[in-house]
Amino acid sequence: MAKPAKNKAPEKMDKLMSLCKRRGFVFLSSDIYGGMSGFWDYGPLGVEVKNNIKQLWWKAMVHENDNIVGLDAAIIMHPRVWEASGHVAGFHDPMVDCKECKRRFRFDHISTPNCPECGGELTEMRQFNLMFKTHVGPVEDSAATAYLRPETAQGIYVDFQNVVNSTRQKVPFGIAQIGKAFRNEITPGNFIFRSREFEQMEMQFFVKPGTDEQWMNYWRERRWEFHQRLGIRSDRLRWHEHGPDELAHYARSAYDIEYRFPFGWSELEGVHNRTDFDLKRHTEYSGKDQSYFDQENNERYIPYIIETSAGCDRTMLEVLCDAYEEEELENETRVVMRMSPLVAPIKAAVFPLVKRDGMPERAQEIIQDLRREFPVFYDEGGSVGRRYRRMDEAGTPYCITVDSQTREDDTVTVRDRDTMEQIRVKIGDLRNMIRDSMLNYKRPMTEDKLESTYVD
RNA sequence: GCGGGAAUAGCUCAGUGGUAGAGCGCCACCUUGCCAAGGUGGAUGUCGCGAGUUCAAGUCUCGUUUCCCGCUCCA
Repeated sequence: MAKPAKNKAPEKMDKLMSLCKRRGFVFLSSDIYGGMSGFWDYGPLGVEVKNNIKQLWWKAMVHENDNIVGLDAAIIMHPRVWEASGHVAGFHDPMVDCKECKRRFRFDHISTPNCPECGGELTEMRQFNLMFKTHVGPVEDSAATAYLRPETAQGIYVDFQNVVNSTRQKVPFGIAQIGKAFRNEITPGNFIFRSREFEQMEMQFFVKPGTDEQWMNYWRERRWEFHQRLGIRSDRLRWHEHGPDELAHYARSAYDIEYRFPFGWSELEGVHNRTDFDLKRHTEYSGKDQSYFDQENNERYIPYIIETSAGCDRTMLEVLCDAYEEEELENETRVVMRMSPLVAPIKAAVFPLVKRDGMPERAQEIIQDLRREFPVFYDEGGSVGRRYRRMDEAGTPYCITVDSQTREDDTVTVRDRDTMEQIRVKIGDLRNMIRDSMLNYKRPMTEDKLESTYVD
């Protein structure tokens, strides 16, 4: 396999992908048939992490704000939605290839009949439609053509009036949604970073025109905090402001939160000021007025929309990349996933030190108690050191071991994933300890030897 | 879609025409008293798929599929 030599970053991705498969975080879709590029399955550990991320997001957006409500719209919507949104027109990219130097260009970006790079002959223009097409009903005629949504946002816009009428929410307020979206990307890649089926966590905040830039600042702060809550190293996060040439047709201003992945700085989520573009377009295309009437001030307007749009799979990759570390011990390399207990798939493991003297039974009692509140894991196989290592790779923050002293004073040892240090804890205090760790986790600032040579 | 690389056990890989391999992992039992690699035994493969050459193909040839990297694209 060709390995770029310029830095060690790809090596880290290879190792992370290998761990994800080995431990059951992420599998390539349809693996036994050779795989499907751009599609991924979340394994037993991965689905736990992903669910944790989604729950934390939902809590931070919907449950912690009186003025944000949830929604779960259908994946397949009326085809006219995508005409209104501009996707049917804008998602078709006419492309040409140069027959000489094999470069590809957007047809509407070149002005010469030949290749702008080498002057070579160009192929005929071809359409690339990045939306997945399907048919509704048994007859495959053009009238029944439908699309899998390429973004979740439109589901929120077209339900704007329904939410206003059913919830008594007043502008400013927001609608949040987590759901799958589909894009027929020309080139998926970088593991789960760019896939063809992915999940978005979006919140569309409706504001009075003129207040939009204030709300932009507000939501930028809130979204930045979210990544801190996930326990991500702040030196690997930054803002990227879209310049005038980067702004989408609908946007007035746009900022992305970027993470320094092993393959470089890349977008995690965007906070964009979409103006009144979307609701105006839906007014025009549906013929139904999408404006908002402010009864207190007796004025009518089309709200501006501040969008926070996060990739769930990208956030997952952020957590995994940030967690993965190799630590040199005396005779071995320890692989440890240092992720926040909030997102860890297993919060604690319980072991009998040895399989006798009633230790397995005692360990079972403890796990039955902890199970009522947390996902936990029991293991009695092999040496206790080996069991610790397995849990390091799964990202389990605590390993609880029953030993002979347990019978005397009802204490166990608790071994910390990050430091490998052990303390003795009363069995009755375990639940409090785990609960507390989820609120107050501090990631140790360690040096990542796999990224120390990274160059931008 | 174009160019390049690759495909052998769960993982990492060796195997240059002659019986399918190693390390790690996994399972069982023993050992183990707090940080992997101790002992004994065990399971696991149509060598991506299809043709061809050959007495004989994991190995050579052609085709094909898939993955990876790069190009292009990401409203």
